[in-house]
Amino acid sequence: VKVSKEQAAENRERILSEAARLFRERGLSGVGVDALTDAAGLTHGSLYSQFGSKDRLMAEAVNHAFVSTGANAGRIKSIAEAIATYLSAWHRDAPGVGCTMAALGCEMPRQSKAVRRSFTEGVKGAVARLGGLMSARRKRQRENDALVVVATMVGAMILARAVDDPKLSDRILTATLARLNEQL
Amino acid sequence: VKVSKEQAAENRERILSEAARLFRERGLSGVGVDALTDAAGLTHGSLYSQFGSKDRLMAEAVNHAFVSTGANAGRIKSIAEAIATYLSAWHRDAPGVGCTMAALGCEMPRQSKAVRRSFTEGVKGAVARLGGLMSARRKRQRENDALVVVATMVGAMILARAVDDPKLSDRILTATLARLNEQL
DNA sequence: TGTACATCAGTGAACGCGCGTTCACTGATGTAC
DNA sequence: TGTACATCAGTGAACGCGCGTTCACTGATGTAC
Repeated sequence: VKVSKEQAAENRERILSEAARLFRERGLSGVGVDALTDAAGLTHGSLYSQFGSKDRLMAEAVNHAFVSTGANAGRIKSIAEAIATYLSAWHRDAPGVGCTMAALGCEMPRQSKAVRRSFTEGVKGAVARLGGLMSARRKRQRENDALVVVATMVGAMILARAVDDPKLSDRILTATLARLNEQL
Repeated sequence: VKVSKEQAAENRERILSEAARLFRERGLSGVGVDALTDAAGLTHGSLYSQFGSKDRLMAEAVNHAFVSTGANAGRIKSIAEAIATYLSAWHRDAPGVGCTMAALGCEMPRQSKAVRRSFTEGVKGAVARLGGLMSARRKRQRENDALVVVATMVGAMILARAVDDPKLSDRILTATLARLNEQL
């Protein structure tokens, strides 16, 4: 059942975007190849035609996740807007379309070189984008400021999602948001 | 091969401390029951005599991990000392004996109630301990300050371990350490 | 103190299941003439 | 434009493997007498 080149490219894109969502929702090791191809309306064999292995798909899906969230974040015009959007209950409750660092960060130390490289590039991109909104005079200082803000927001989001106590979860987000707003 | 009560209690403790280390090194889903009991010099069946299921062991091991790192952290006398110890290359490279939040945070949203409850109690304990070192006048403000510092350190540690670029990893730690020292 | 026996922590074979991957095959695409 | 055929994206059965869990059994512990 060969399909047209356009159809094949479309299938590839659909696998990637479903993978980017599923991996962020359930973790890299929490989603099997059947779940990935089922979500795209295909059978598991097609994954091997398109990507060769689950690991290669993971590397591309991590990149895809960073790119799609980065496209949304690109519209943001100030640091205040960036942190308010990031540290929201909406973002906490929608990991599948949210920050890749907060969703997959803890799994990275145990991933292949290819997957970690995609992730590292994504982190650099996010820091560069936020650095562009910073007010410090020197570029290096803006990057360092962005690095710390990113680390703070990622840590707060991970903890807000992790804890089993809704009040504590909300408090992590609001306290972090208030503190970052004070500083900037 | 029944063993004495003291021996059984010792075996239980050994499984727990090995589990607390292995889970932080390889993740909750990355360690099987055989690996857990092998590390304690027992067979997998003994895990079911002692804990009933892997999930119950996970809940106890998460608590054990928090308690053992909390005992070390209890000796720390100032915020400056706490953040310098936390944001060190040594801590980054020793996840098995390090912060439970940084090691397992991302996996928590998908865990059972029992595991998440252990984790949540651990987070509250860590925040309370750090809050005790804070200088704000009101208790609630000290807790909020501690919450943000914990989130910042956890996020920085997760990213420093995740990225595949040693220079960026070091920079995440040093920039975060410098910024937190400025603020406090 | 010595003997008989119930207890139960730990053993190891076996279970069903889902994992990532392989591979012979299918059949529409798209090219060569 | 029409026909013949090579290509290759996708199918689905099958693979070996490790997972968490069960269970009949072992045999030293620890208690009852």
